[in-house]
Amino acid sequence: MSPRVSAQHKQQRRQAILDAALDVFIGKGYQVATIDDIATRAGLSVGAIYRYFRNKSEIMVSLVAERLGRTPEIFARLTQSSGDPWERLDKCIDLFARSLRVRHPVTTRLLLVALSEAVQDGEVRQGLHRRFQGLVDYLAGVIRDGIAQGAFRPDADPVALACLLLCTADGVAVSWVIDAPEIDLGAMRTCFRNMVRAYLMNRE
Amino acid sequence: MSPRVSAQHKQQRRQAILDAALDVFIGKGYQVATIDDIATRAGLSVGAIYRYFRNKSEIMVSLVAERLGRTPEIFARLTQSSGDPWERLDKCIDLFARSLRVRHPVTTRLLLVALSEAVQDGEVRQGLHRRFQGLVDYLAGVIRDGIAQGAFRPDADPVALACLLLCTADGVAVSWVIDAPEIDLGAMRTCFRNMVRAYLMNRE
DNA sequence: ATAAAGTGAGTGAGCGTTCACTTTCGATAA
DNA sequence: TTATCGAAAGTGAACGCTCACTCACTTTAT
Repeated sequence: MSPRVSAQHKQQRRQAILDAALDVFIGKGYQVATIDDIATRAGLSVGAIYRYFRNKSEIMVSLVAERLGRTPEIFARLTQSSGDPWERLDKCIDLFARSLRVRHPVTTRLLLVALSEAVQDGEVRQGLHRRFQGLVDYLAGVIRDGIAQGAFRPDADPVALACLLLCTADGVAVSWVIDAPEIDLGAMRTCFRNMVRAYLMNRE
Repeated sequence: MSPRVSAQHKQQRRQAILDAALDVFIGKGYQVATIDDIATRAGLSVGAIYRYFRNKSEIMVSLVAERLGRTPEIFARLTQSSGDPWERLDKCIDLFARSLRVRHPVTTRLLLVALSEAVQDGEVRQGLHRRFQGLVDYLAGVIRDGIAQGAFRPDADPVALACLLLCTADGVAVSWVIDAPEIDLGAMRTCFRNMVRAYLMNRE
Protein backbone atom coordinates (compact mmCIF):
# COMPACT_ATOMS: atom_id res chain seq x y z
CA MET A 1 0.00 0.00 0.00
CA SER A 2 1.71 3.09 -1.18
CA PRO A 3 -0.02 5.77 -3.10
CA ARG A 4 2.25 8.34 -4.66
CA VAL A 5 1.11 11.10 -2.36
CA SER A 6 -2.38 11.12 -1.00
CA ALA A 7 -5.11 13.72 -1.11
CA GLN A 8 -3.23 16.91 -1.83
CA HIS A 9 -1.27 15.68 -4.82
CA LYS A 10 -4.34 14.11 -6.38
CA GLN A 11 -6.19 17.34 -5.85
CA GLN A 12 -3.46 19.37 -7.52
CA ARG A 13 -3.37 17.13 -10.55
CA ARG A 14 -7.12 17.26 -10.86
CA GLN A 15 -6.97 21.02 -10.75
CA ALA A 16 -4.18 21.14 -13.32
CA ILE A 17 -6.33 19.08 -15.68
CA LEU A 18 -9.31 21.35 -15.13
CA ASP A 19 -7.19 24.44 -15.74
CA ALA A 20 -5.84 22.97 -18.95
CA ALA A 21 -9.32 21.95 -20.06
CA LEU A 22 -10.61 25.46 -19.40
CA ASP A 23 -7.95 26.96 -21.64
CA VAL A 24 -8.63 24.47 -24.38
CA PHE A 25 -12.44 24.70 -24.18
CA ILE A 26 -12.57 28.48 -24.35
CA GLY A 27 -10.07 28.42 -27.18
CA LYS A 28 -11.72 25.85 -29.45
CA GLY A 29 -15.11 25.06 -28.00
CA TYR A 30 -16.07 21.86 -26.22
CA GLN A 31 -16.79 19.66 -29.21
CA VAL A 32 -13.68 20.59 -31.16
CA ALA A 33 -11.33 20.29 -28.19
CA THR A 34 -9.71 16.86 -27.90
CA ILE A 35 -8.59 14.92 -24.86
CA ASP A 36 -5.12 15.03 -26.32
CA ASP A 37 -5.23 18.85 -26.35
CA ILE A 38 -6.08 18.81 -22.67
CA ALA A 39 -3.50 16.17 -21.76
CA THR A 40 -0.72 17.96 -23.63
CA ARG A 41 -1.55 21.29 -22.05
CA ALA A 42 -1.63 19.69 -18.60
CA GLY A 43 1.72 18.00 -19.26
CA LEU A 44 0.24 14.53 -18.95
CA SER A 45 -0.57 11.63 -21.22
CA VAL A 46 -4.04 10.82 -22.47
CA GLY A 47 -4.40 7.83 -20.19
CA ALA A 48 -3.66 9.82 -17.07
CA ILE A 49 -6.69 12.02 -17.68
CA TYR A 50 -8.93 9.02 -17.29
CA ARG A 51 -7.60 8.36 -13.81
CA TYR A 52 -9.22 11.61 -12.73
CA PHE A 53 -12.31 11.86 -14.93
CA ARG A 54 -14.56 9.15 -16.30
CA ASN A 55 -14.97 10.85 -19.66
CA LYS A 56 -14.78 14.14 -21.53
CA SER A 57 -18.23 15.26 -20.47
CA GLU A 58 -17.37 14.90 -16.79
CA ILE A 59 -14.53 17.37 -17.25
CA MET A 60 -16.93 19.93 -18.64
CA VAL A 61 -19.51 19.29 -15.93
CA SER A 62 -16.87 19.72 -13.21
CA LEU A 63 -15.64 22.89 -14.83
CA VAL A 64 -19.14 24.33 -14.91
CA ALA A 65 -19.79 23.33 -11.31
CA GLU A 66 -16.55 24.81 -10.03
CA ARG A 67 -16.18 27.89 -12.20
CA LEU A 68 -19.79 28.88 -12.75
CA GLY A 69 -21.71 27.12 -10.01
CA ARG A 70 -19.83 29.03 -7.36
CA THR A 71 -20.35 32.42 -8.98
CA PRO A 72 -23.24 33.27 -6.66
CA GLU A 73 -21.21 32.92 -3.45
CA ILE A 74 -18.27 34.81 -4.92
CA PHE A 75 -20.61 37.47 -6.18
CA ALA A 76 -22.25 37.76 -2.78
CA ARG A 77 -18.92 38.01 -1.01
CA LEU A 78 -17.60 40.78 -3.25
CA THR A 79 -20.82 42.69 -3.19
CA GLN A 80 -22.31 42.76 0.25
CA SER A 81 -21.74 45.94 2.16
CA SER A 82 -23.28 47.06 5.37
CA GLY A 83 -25.03 50.15 4.19
CA ASP A 84 -27.15 51.78 1.63
CA PRO A 85 -29.29 49.69 -0.78
CA TRP A 86 -28.36 51.98 -3.66
CA GLU A 87 -24.73 51.37 -2.93
CA ARG A 88 -25.22 47.61 -2.94
CA LEU A 89 -27.03 47.76 -6.24
CA ASP A 90 -24.26 49.87 -7.70
CA LYS A 91 -21.71 47.35 -6.54
CA CYS A 92 -23.59 44.59 -8.29
CA ILE A 93 -23.75 46.42 -11.59
CA ASP A 94 -20.11 47.42 -11.27
CA LEU A 95 -19.09 43.85 -10.59
CA PHE A 96 -20.92 42.61 -13.67
CA ALA A 97 -19.18 45.19 -15.82
CA ARG A 98 -15.81 44.69 -14.21
CA SER A 99 -16.02 40.92 -14.59
CA LEU A 100 -16.19 41.32 -18.31
CA ARG A 101 -13.35 43.71 -18.73
CA VAL A 102 -10.69 42.70 -16.29
CA ARG A 103 -11.72 40.19 -13.74
CA HIS A 104 -12.92 37.08 -15.46
CA PRO A 105 -13.02 37.25 -19.23
CA VAL A 106 -12.15 33.57 -18.99
CA THR A 107 -15.24 32.76 -16.97
CA THR A 108 -17.34 34.73 -19.42
CA ARG A 109 -16.05 32.69 -22.31
CA LEU A 110 -16.71 29.50 -20.40
CA LEU A 111 -20.27 30.67 -19.90
CA LEU A 112 -20.83 30.82 -23.64
CA VAL A 113 -19.25 27.42 -24.27
CA ALA A 114 -21.33 25.95 -21.46
CA LEU A 115 -24.53 27.55 -22.73
CA SER A 116 -24.14 25.98 -26.12
CA GLU A 117 -23.32 22.61 -24.62
CA ALA A 118 -26.25 22.82 -22.23
CA VAL A 119 -28.69 22.27 -25.08
CA GLN A 120 -27.28 18.75 -25.31
CA ASP A 121 -25.98 17.85 -21.92
CA GLY A 122 -28.45 17.77 -19.06
CA GLU A 123 -25.80 17.91 -16.37
CA VAL A 124 -24.23 21.01 -17.86
CA ARG A 125 -27.69 22.53 -18.05
CA GLN A 126 -28.24 21.78 -14.39
CA GLY A 127 -24.97 23.45 -13.49
CA LEU A 128 -26.08 26.58 -15.30
CA HIS A 129 -29.47 26.51 -13.61
CA ARG A 130 -27.68 26.40 -10.30
CA ARG A 131 -25.71 29.52 -11.18
CA PHE A 132 -28.75 31.32 -12.53
CA GLN A 133 -30.93 30.52 -9.55
CA GLY A 134 -28.19 31.40 -7.09
CA LEU A 135 -27.59 34.79 -8.65
CA VAL A 136 -31.28 35.55 -8.97
CA ASP A 137 -31.84 34.65 -5.33
CA TYR A 138 -29.08 36.94 -4.22
CA LEU A 139 -30.09 39.87 -6.41
CA ALA A 140 -33.74 39.50 -5.49
CA GLY A 141 -32.66 39.62 -1.85
CA VAL A 142 -30.79 42.86 -2.41
CA ILE A 143 -33.84 44.40 -4.03
CA ARG A 144 -36.20 43.12 -1.35
CA ASP A 145 -33.97 44.69 1.30
CA GLY A 146 -34.06 47.98 -0.55
CA ILE A 147 -37.83 47.88 -0.63
CA ALA A 148 -38.07 46.92 3.03
CA GLN A 149 -35.88 49.88 3.97
CA GLY A 150 -38.15 52.16 2.01
CA ALA A 151 -35.40 53.15 -0.41
CA PHE A 152 -36.85 51.41 -3.49
CA ARG A 153 -40.35 51.73 -4.90
CA PRO A 154 -42.54 49.22 -3.09
CA ASP A 155 -44.36 47.85 -6.13
CA ALA A 156 -41.23 46.47 -7.81
CA ASP A 157 -41.17 42.72 -8.44
CA PRO A 158 -37.84 41.61 -6.93
CA VAL A 159 -37.56 38.31 -8.77
CA ALA A 160 -38.52 39.68 -12.18
CA LEU A 161 -36.11 42.56 -11.78
CA ALA A 162 -33.36 40.23 -10.60
CA CYS A 163 -33.88 38.01 -13.65
CA LEU A 164 -33.73 41.07 -15.86
CA LEU A 165 -30.49 42.27 -14.35
CA LEU A 166 -28.93 38.88 -14.79
CA CYS A 167 -30.20 38.36 -18.33
CA THR A 168 -28.90 41.77 -19.30
CA ALA A 169 -25.52 41.00 -17.79
CA ASP A 170 -25.35 37.64 -19.56
CA GLY A 171 -26.57 39.14 -22.81
CA VAL A 172 -23.85 41.76 -22.69
CA ALA A 173 -21.34 39.09 -21.79
CA VAL A 174 -22.26 36.92 -24.74
CA SER A 175 -22.26 39.82 -27.21
CA TRP A 176 -18.97 40.92 -25.73
CA VAL A 177 -17.38 37.53 -26.28
CA ILE A 178 -18.47 37.56 -29.91
CA ASP A 179 -16.91 41.01 -29.88
CA ALA A 180 -19.80 42.89 -31.33
CA PRO A 181 -18.04 45.88 -32.80
CA GLU A 182 -19.71 48.96 -31.43
CA ILE A 183 -20.28 47.93 -27.84
CA ASP A 184 -19.13 50.70 -25.51
CA LEU A 185 -19.12 48.93 -22.16
CA GLY A 186 -18.64 52.08 -20.12
CA ALA A 187 -21.54 53.91 -21.73
CA MET A 188 -23.78 50.88 -21.35
CA ARG A 189 -22.92 50.47 -17.69
CA THR A 190 -23.79 54.08 -16.98
CA CYS A 191 -26.98 53.90 -19.01
CA PHE A 192 -28.06 50.71 -17.28
CA ARG A 193 -27.30 52.12 -13.85
CA ASN A 194 -29.38 55.21 -14.54
CA MET A 195 -32.21 53.13 -15.92
CA VAL A 196 -32.43 50.91 -12.86
CA ARG A 197 -32.17 53.92 -10.56
CA ALA A 198 -34.86 55.80 -12.43
CA TYR A 199 -37.14 52.81 -12.06
CA LEU A 200 -36.47 52.00 -8.42
CA MET A 201 -36.65 55.60 -7.24
CA ASN A 202 -39.39 55.82 -4.65
CA ARG A 203 -41.15 59.11 -5.31
CA GLU A 204 -43.72 59.23 -2.59
CA MET B 1 -28.73 21.01 -72.65
CA SER B 2 -31.58 20.10 -70.38
CA PRO B 3 -31.58 20.94 -66.73
CA ARG B 4 -34.18 19.19 -64.67
CA VAL B 5 -36.09 22.37 -64.01
CA SER B 6 -34.27 25.63 -63.78
CA ALA B 7 -34.19 28.31 -61.11
CA GLN B 8 -37.32 27.66 -59.11
CA HIS B 9 -36.79 23.96 -58.50
CA LYS B 10 -33.17 24.47 -57.51
CA GLN B 11 -34.24 27.21 -55.17
CA GLN B 12 -36.85 24.98 -53.54
CA ARG B 13 -34.37 22.17 -52.97
CA ARG B 14 -31.87 24.57 -51.51
CA GLN B 15 -34.53 25.86 -49.15
CA ALA B 16 -35.57 22.33 -48.20
CA ILE B 17 -31.99 21.55 -47.26
CA LEU B 18 -31.72 24.73 -45.21
CA ASP B 19 -34.99 23.95 -43.44
CA ALA B 20 -33.79 20.44 -42.64
CA ALA B 21 -30.44 21.76 -41.46
CA LEU B 22 -32.17 24.26 -39.19
CA ASP B 23 -34.17 21.52 -37.51
CA VAL B 24 -31.10 19.36 -37.05
CA PHE B 25 -28.82 22.15 -35.84
CA ILE B 26 -31.21 23.43 -33.20
CA GLY B 27 -31.86 19.87 -32.09
CA LYS B 28 -28.28 18.63 -31.71
CA GLY B 29 -26.00 21.63 -32.16
CA TYR B 30 -23.83 22.34 -35.16
CA GLN B 31 -20.86 20.13 -34.32
CA VAL B 32 -22.87 17.07 -33.38
CA ALA B 33 -25.23 17.29 -36.34
CA THR B 34 -24.11 15.20 -39.32
CA ILE B 35 -24.57 15.75 -43.03
CA ASP B 36 -26.43 12.48 -43.03
CA ASP B 37 -28.90 13.84 -40.47
CA ILE B 38 -29.59 16.78 -42.74
CA ALA B 39 -29.85 14.69 -45.90
CA THR B 40 -32.23 12.21 -44.31
CA ARG B 41 -34.45 14.94 -42.94
CA ALA B 42 -34.50 16.66 -46.33
CA GLY B 43 -35.36 13.37 -48.02
CA LEU B 44 -32.17 13.39 -50.05
CA SER B 45 -28.93 11.48 -50.15
CA VAL B 46 -25.66 12.74 -48.75
CA GLY B 47 -24.19 13.45 -52.15
CA ALA B 48 -27.07 15.64 -53.23
CA ILE B 49 -26.34 18.08 -50.42
CA TYR B 50 -22.97 18.85 -51.94
CA ARG B 51 -24.60 19.93 -55.17
CA TYR B 52 -26.09 22.86 -53.26
CA PHE B 53 -23.45 23.65 -50.66
CA ARG B 54 -19.69 23.38 -50.78
CA ASN B 55 -19.43 22.06 -47.23
CA LYS B 56 -21.10 21.84 -43.85
CA SER B 57 -19.93 25.26 -42.75
CA GLU B 58 -21.51 26.93 -45.77
CA ILE B 59 -24.90 25.56 -44.73
CA MET B 60 -24.54 27.17 -41.33
CA VAL B 61 -23.33 30.45 -42.78
CA SER B 62 -26.27 30.56 -45.20
CA LEU B 63 -28.67 29.76 -42.40
CA VAL B 64 -27.31 32.58 -40.28
CA ALA B 65 -27.41 35.01 -43.18
CA GLU B 66 -30.97 34.15 -44.13
CA ARG B 67 -32.57 33.56 -40.74
CA LEU B 68 -30.65 36.00 -38.55
CA GLY B 69 -29.13 38.49 -40.97
CA ARG B 70 -32.55 39.59 -42.11
CA THR B 71 -33.94 40.05 -38.61
CA PRO B 72 -33.36 43.82 -38.69
CA GLU B 73 -35.54 44.43 -41.76
CA ILE B 74 -38.27 42.13 -40.50
CA PHE B 75 -38.09 43.79 -37.13
CA ALA B 76 -38.32 47.22 -38.71
CA ARG B 77 -41.28 46.23 -40.84
CA LEU B 78 -43.28 44.83 -37.94
CA THR B 79 -42.47 47.68 -35.66
CA GLN B 80 -42.66 50.98 -37.46
CA SER B 81 -45.79 52.92 -36.86
CA SER B 82 -46.61 56.48 -37.77
CA GLY B 83 -47.16 57.89 -34.37
CA ASP B 84 -46.00 58.22 -30.85
CA PRO B 85 -42.38 57.39 -29.92
CA TRP B 86 -43.60 55.65 -26.76
CA GLU B 87 -45.81 53.46 -28.86
CA ARG B 88 -42.96 52.51 -31.17
CA LEU B 89 -40.76 51.62 -28.21
CA ASP B 90 -43.54 49.50 -26.76
CA LYS B 91 -43.91 47.69 -30.04
CA CYS B 92 -40.21 46.88 -30.04
CA ILE B 93 -40.27 45.44 -26.55
CA ASP B 94 -43.45 43.53 -27.30
CA LEU B 95 -41.95 42.07 -30.45
CA PHE B 96 -38.89 40.89 -28.57
CA ALA B 97 -41.04 39.17 -25.99
CA ARG B 98 -43.46 37.76 -28.52
CA SER B 99 -40.65 36.39 -30.67
CA LEU B 100 -39.57 34.19 -27.82
CA ARG B 101 -42.91 32.78 -26.92
CA VAL B 102 -44.82 32.25 -30.10
CA ARG B 103 -43.26 33.79 -33.14
CA HIS B 104 -39.79 32.42 -33.59
CA PRO B 105 -38.61 30.08 -30.87
CA VAL B 106 -36.77 28.35 -33.70
CA THR B 107 -34.84 31.47 -34.63
CA THR B 108 -33.99 32.00 -31.00
CA ARG B 109 -32.49 28.55 -30.75
CA LEU B 110 -30.53 29.13 -33.92
CA LEU B 111 -29.15 32.28 -32.35
CA LEU B 112 -27.62 30.29 -29.53
CA VAL B 113 -26.16 27.65 -31.83
CA ALA B 114 -24.74 30.38 -34.04
CA LEU B 115 -23.30 32.28 -31.09
CA SER B 116 -21.35 29.28 -29.93
CA GLU B 117 -20.12 28.52 -33.42
CA ALA B 118 -19.14 32.16 -33.98
CA VAL B 119 -16.21 31.80 -31.62
CA GLN B 120 -14.69 29.45 -34.18
CA ASP B 121 -16.08 30.47 -37.53
CA GLY B 122 -15.34 33.98 -38.74
CA GLU B 123 -18.11 33.98 -41.33
CA VAL B 124 -20.72 33.01 -38.78
CA ARG B 125 -19.39 35.74 -36.54
CA GLN B 126 -19.73 38.24 -39.34
CA GLY B 127 -23.32 37.19 -39.93
CA LEU B 128 -24.11 37.83 -36.28
CA HIS B 129 -22.39 41.20 -36.35
CA ARG B 130 -24.59 42.12 -39.27
CA ARG B 131 -27.70 41.27 -37.27
CA PHE B 132 -26.46 43.06 -34.17
CA GLN B 133 -25.46 46.21 -35.98
CA GLY B 134 -28.69 46.27 -38.00
CA LEU B 135 -30.86 45.98 -34.92
CA VAL B 136 -28.82 48.53 -32.98
CA ASP B 137 -29.05 51.00 -35.86
CA TYR B 138 -32.79 50.64 -36.02
CA LEU B 139 -33.38 50.87 -32.28
CA ALA B 140 -31.01 53.82 -31.95
CA GLY B 141 -33.02 55.53 -34.70
CA VAL B 142 -36.25 54.99 -32.80
CA ILE B 143 -34.73 56.50 -29.68
CA ARG B 144 -33.18 59.41 -31.55
CA ASP B 145 -36.59 60.20 -33.05
CA GLY B 146 -38.15 60.17 -29.61
CA ILE B 147 -35.56 62.60 -28.37
CA ALA B 148 -35.96 64.84 -31.40
CA GLN B 149 -39.70 64.98 -30.82
CA GLY B 150 -39.10 65.99 -27.22
CA ALA B 151 -40.77 62.88 -25.85
CA PHE B 152 -37.64 61.27 -24.43
CA ARG B 153 -35.08 62.80 -22.13
CA PRO B 154 -32.54 64.63 -24.28
CA ASP B 155 -29.40 63.39 -22.51
CA ALA B 156 -29.98 59.71 -23.30
CA ASP B 157 -27.30 57.98 -25.38
CA PRO B 158 -29.26 56.34 -28.22
CA VAL B 159 -26.61 53.83 -29.24
CA ALA B 160 -25.78 52.73 -25.71
CA LEU B 161 -29.44 52.31 -24.89
CA ALA B 162 -30.08 50.45 -28.12
CA CYS B 163 -27.22 48.05 -27.33
CA LEU B 164 -28.64 47.54 -23.88
CA LEU B 165 -32.11 46.76 -25.17
CA LEU B 166 -30.70 44.26 -27.61
CA CYS B 167 -28.35 42.62 -25.13
CA THR B 168 -31.19 42.26 -22.66
CA ALA B 169 -33.39 40.71 -25.32
CA ASP B 170 -30.65 38.31 -26.35
CA GLY B 171 -29.79 37.52 -22.77
CA VAL B 172 -33.38 36.64 -22.02
CA ALA B 173 -33.52 34.63 -25.23
CA VAL B 174 -30.48 32.59 -24.32
CA SER B 175 -31.62 31.96 -20.76
CA TRP B 176 -35.01 31.06 -22.12
CA VAL B 177 -33.58 28.48 -24.49
CA ILE B 178 -31.70 26.86 -21.64
CA ASP B 179 -35.06 27.00 -19.93
CA ALA B 180 -33.98 28.62 -16.74
CA PRO B 181 -36.72 27.50 -14.40
CA GLU B 182 -38.09 30.59 -12.76
CA ILE B 183 -38.21 32.96 -15.70
CA ASP B 184 -41.61 34.65 -15.82
CA LEU B 185 -41.53 36.24 -19.25
CA GLY B 186 -44.66 38.31 -18.72
CA ALA B 187 -43.44 39.83 -15.49
CA MET B 188 -40.06 40.57 -16.98
CA ARG B 189 -41.54 42.26 -20.01
CA THR B 190 -43.63 44.55 -17.84
CA CYS B 191 -40.74 45.29 -15.54
CA PHE B 192 -38.45 46.07 -18.44
CA ARG B 193 -41.03 48.29 -20.10
CA ASN B 194 -41.50 50.29 -16.93
CA MET B 195 -37.79 50.58 -16.43
CA VAL B 196 -37.15 51.98 -19.87
CA ARG B 197 -40.10 54.35 -19.55
CA ALA B 198 -38.97 55.57 -16.15
CA TYR B 199 -35.57 56.31 -17.60
CA LEU B 200 -36.66 58.00 -20.83
CA MET B 201 -39.34 60.12 -19.22
CA ASN B 202 -38.54 63.71 -19.96
CA ARG B 203 -39.40 65.60 -16.79
CA GLU B 204 -38.75 69.21 -17.70
C1' DA C 1 8.47 -4.71 -2.51
C1' DT C 2 4.28 -3.05 -3.94
C1' DA C 3 0.51 -0.60 -5.34
C1' DA C 4 -0.75 3.49 -7.31
C1' DA C 5 0.35 6.88 -11.06
C1' DG C 6 1.41 7.49 -15.57
C1' DT C 7 2.28 6.08 -20.59
C1' DG C 8 0.98 5.98 -25.45
C1' DA C 9 0.17 2.78 -29.23
C1' DG C 10 -3.83 0.50 -30.45
C1' DT C 11 -8.95 0.00 -31.34
C1' DG C 12 -13.15 0.80 -33.23
C1' DA C 13 -16.59 3.85 -34.35
C1' DG C 14 -18.04 7.97 -36.70
C1' DC C 15 -18.09 11.52 -40.01
C1' DG C 16 -17.09 14.93 -43.91
C1' DT C 17 -16.29 14.53 -48.49
C1' DT C 18 -15.80 12.23 -53.08
C1' DC C 19 -16.95 9.89 -57.27
C1' DA C 20 -18.34 6.29 -60.45
C1' DC C 21 -22.71 5.20 -61.34
C1' DT C 22 -28.05 5.44 -61.99
C1' DT C 23 -32.22 8.00 -62.57
C1' DT C 24 -34.93 11.74 -64.18
C1' DC C 25 -37.00 14.73 -67.46
C1' DG C 26 -36.98 18.55 -70.84
C1' DA C 27 -35.67 19.17 -75.63
C1' DT C 28 -35.42 17.56 -80.16
C1' DA C 29 -36.50 14.69 -84.11
C1' DA C 30 -39.46 11.49 -86.43
C1' DT D 1 -47.89 12.48 -80.51
C1' DT D 2 -44.17 9.55 -79.30
C1' DA D 3 -39.32 7.75 -79.21
C1' DT D 4 -34.88 8.96 -78.12
C1' DC D 5 -31.03 11.46 -76.23
C1' DG D 6 -28.14 13.93 -73.08
C1' DA D 7 -27.12 16.65 -69.36
C1' DA D 8 -28.26 17.69 -64.86
C1' DA D 9 -29.92 15.69 -60.42
C1' DG D 10 -29.40 12.29 -57.30
C1' DT D 11 -27.24 7.98 -55.08
C1' DG D 12 -24.54 5.70 -51.50
C1' DA D 13 -20.45 2.78 -50.88
C1' DA D 14 -15.83 3.82 -50.09
C1' DC D 15 -11.93 6.70 -48.40
C1' DG D 16 -9.21 8.96 -45.30
C1' DC D 17 -9.01 10.93 -41.23
C1' DT D 18 -10.03 12.14 -36.36
C1' DC D 19 -10.92 11.10 -31.81
C1' DA D 20 -12.69 9.11 -27.29
C1' DC D 21 -11.40 5.58 -24.76
C1' DT D 22 -8.60 1.16 -23.32
C1' DC D 23 -4.98 -1.64 -21.55
C1' DA D 24 -0.60 -4.05 -21.13
C1' DC D 25 3.23 -2.08 -19.61
C1' DT D 26 6.74 1.15 -17.14
C1' DT D 27 7.86 4.42 -13.60
C1' DT D 28 7.57 6.32 -9.06
C1' DA D 29 7.45 6.90 -4.17
C1' DT D 30 6.69 4.92 0.04
